[in-house]
Amino acid sequence: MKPVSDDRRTRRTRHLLGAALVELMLEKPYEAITIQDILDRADVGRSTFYSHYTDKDNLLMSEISRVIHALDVNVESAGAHRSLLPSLELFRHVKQQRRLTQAFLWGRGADMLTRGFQEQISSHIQVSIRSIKDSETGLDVPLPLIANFAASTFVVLIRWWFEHDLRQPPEEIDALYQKLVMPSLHTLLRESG
Amino acid sequence: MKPVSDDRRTRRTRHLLGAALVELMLEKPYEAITIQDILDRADVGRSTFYSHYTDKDNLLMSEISRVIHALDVNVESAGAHRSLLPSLELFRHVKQQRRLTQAFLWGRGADMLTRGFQEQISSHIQVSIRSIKDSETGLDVPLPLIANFAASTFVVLIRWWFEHDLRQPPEEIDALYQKLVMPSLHTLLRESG
Amino acid sequence: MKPVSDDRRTRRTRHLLGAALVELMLEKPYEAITIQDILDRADVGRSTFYSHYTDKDNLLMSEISRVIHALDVNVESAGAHRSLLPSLELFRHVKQQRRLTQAFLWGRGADMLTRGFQEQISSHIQVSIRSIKDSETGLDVPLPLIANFAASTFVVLIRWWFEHDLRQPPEEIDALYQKLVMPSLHTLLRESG
Amino acid sequence: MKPVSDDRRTRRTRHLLGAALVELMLEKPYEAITIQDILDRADVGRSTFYSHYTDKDNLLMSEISRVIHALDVNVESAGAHRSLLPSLELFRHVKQQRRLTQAFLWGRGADMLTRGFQEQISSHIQVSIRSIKDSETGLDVPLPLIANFAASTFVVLIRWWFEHDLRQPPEEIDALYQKLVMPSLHTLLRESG
DNA sequence: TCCTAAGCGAGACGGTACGTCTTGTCTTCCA
DNA sequence: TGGAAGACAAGACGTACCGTCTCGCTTAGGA
Repeated sequence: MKPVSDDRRTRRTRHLLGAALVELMLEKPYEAITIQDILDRADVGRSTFYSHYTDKDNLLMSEISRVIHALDVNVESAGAHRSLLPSLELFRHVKQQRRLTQAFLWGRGADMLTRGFQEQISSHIQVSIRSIKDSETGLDVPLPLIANFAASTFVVLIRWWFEHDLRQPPEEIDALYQKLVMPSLHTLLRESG
Repeated sequence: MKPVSDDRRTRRTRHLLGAALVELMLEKPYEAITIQDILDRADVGRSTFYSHYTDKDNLLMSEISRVIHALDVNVESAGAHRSLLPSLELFRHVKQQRRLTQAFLWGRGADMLTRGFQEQISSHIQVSIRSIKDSETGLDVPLPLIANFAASTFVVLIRWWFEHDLRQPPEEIDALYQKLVMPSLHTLLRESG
Repeated sequence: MKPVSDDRRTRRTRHLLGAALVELMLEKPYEAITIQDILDRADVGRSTFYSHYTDKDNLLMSEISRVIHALDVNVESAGAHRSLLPSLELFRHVKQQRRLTQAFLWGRGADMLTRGFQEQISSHIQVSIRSIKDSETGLDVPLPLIANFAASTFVVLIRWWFEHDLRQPPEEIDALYQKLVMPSLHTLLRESG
Repeated sequence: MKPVSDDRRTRRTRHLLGAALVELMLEKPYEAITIQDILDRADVGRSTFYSHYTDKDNLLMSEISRVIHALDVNVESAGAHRSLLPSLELFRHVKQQRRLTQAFLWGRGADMLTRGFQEQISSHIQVSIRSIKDSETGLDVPLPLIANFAASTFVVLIRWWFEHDLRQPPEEIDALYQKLVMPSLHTLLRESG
């Protein structure tokens, strides 16, 4: 049933399916995409799909974690250590990958993407805070909550940006983000430091 | 086709359908609810449903705006004028209506609910700001963005609260909310004042 | 799920489906016919099919019993009472309806058709015998067995006839049938009479 | 692709597959048996199966002709020359191999088995007739038809017997068979002799 | 004894039909 | 005669098989 080995064929198939889904998400809303659409695009058999993924959602999740992971690597190399969050780099990335982001931004994908972001951002903020403070136990507000706060606001910004057709440069969006999120973050961290 | 009059029967039918949907949302996730489920629960014929609403989403939206409106009335009478946002009252309301909130909190409903909140919060903040500042044009950050920021954080808090089984009292949650959102809000409004 | 009423629409749908199946059986072997084929031909929705019949087999059975019943009526009016079995009339009918018979003769249908024949022939022979003998209890060979014997041989003849492209006239085939089956039948009935 | 040589391995594989099919036919109806079932039972790879047989039907046919051939040998040694058809021996064999017969008796197998029987019976009757008459050309009814008649009735008997749980001894069944088939056979052969 | 071609297992894959499910339309019936 | 009941077309879903295929492993039989 499920492919047990992880040989070339298996990877190829998964790649084809993922690519097909993303392509299609650029053409129509996620909910409107049929599994058959994906199969046709990927030139893959129905049963093969179900031997790799349980669901359309399952495939999406899998793709999102791929994207998130790729982003993660980029962020690391972009020097995430210098600030609490390399937001500017992320906004640039978002604009650069506008079509991909567009695809993930609405419908079912938004939720999953947000979750992924939050986990990533949470871990980054943790690292950042550890390099500033000795202990994170003295925080007034639970760290996961802070991470969700930052991530959720991040997504708010991206949404708003897209609703304005990405007219503003990333720097401007990042400035807005900083203005929204930094006063609170600094207060939270200073108070407890 | 569409019932034109707004007589007793019409209102009764709409009420039955709305109530049935809400009931069902307490039992299973919104996406899992079938129109047939609603019909069975409301004891209403299929064509009747479609003569009142175009969609399941349409019915949900209709119910949400009812809820939002009711909330709005409550908030007004609770003295929303004293702060930028009567968040404590809202958290109390949320806890009191925990099952209903629970139902709306995940899946498709979350999005719509958030949107509704944002509109309401946006208008409240506008009113609040007007009572503080002379003009809202001097703002560094567009007002809708601020509203989204506040609303989105609000939802983050509610989610986090529910994930911890509403163990904390509303006051504590509101304190967290204030800590997260107020420093930034004050800065934004002071700077531009 | 299942249509409860038996109104015009219901009957119309069943008729369309039955007709489509028979048409298709004239074009390709029964096993090769897809339910989708039937739906396309009948211009009926998939779910509608399954709300009337459980199966392709179920539909076939239903059609066969229709045919059998129609035959039954014909046979009655053809004066079945004069002989043990109005075989000549049946052979004529078979030749006349050659395409229909052809369709039912091979594959899955044969079995069901044979069963149907046997039941019909069995009841006819019972009636015939009762008009000859006083009691059927004195038979050396159980009556159902005799009926199966006659019916099975009948089908053998039809098969053989079709394999020779129906070249012989019905009278000749009936003569062969009589030669095969009558000596034994007469012996069986005389012995026990 | 296809094994060219007929070495030990090849024979072993074919035997395993045949045995697995028969075993499974004792457990569930032929149509319900999956090729995967056979592979699992025989512990043989999928491609190996298809390198030996084209089909499940193909394998069945192959097995049936094995059985028929074995029967043939038995019948020869049982003294088939003394009567037109050594039916009693066959009925005994059937009862002895009840489970095997059971397996072959319904569904797809019946057809093939019947065909096999008919060929065998046909050749036996031919031999028998040659020992009685000088020429077989004077027959009123074509010989293949007679063979089909006899074989078909034979299967009718077996079926009826199994439906009555093989309660009767083979002798009794054979007596019924003789009563059904012999009067006609004798008449046919006498008339033309 | 070695070596090489064949038989083989394992199982991924494309394809196709199935029976289920839900949606939104359309027809019939009834009050 | 207008609204409720529910039959219907449409079509996606996830499941089950099928027959093809590509791998390596093993295993005999000729050098």
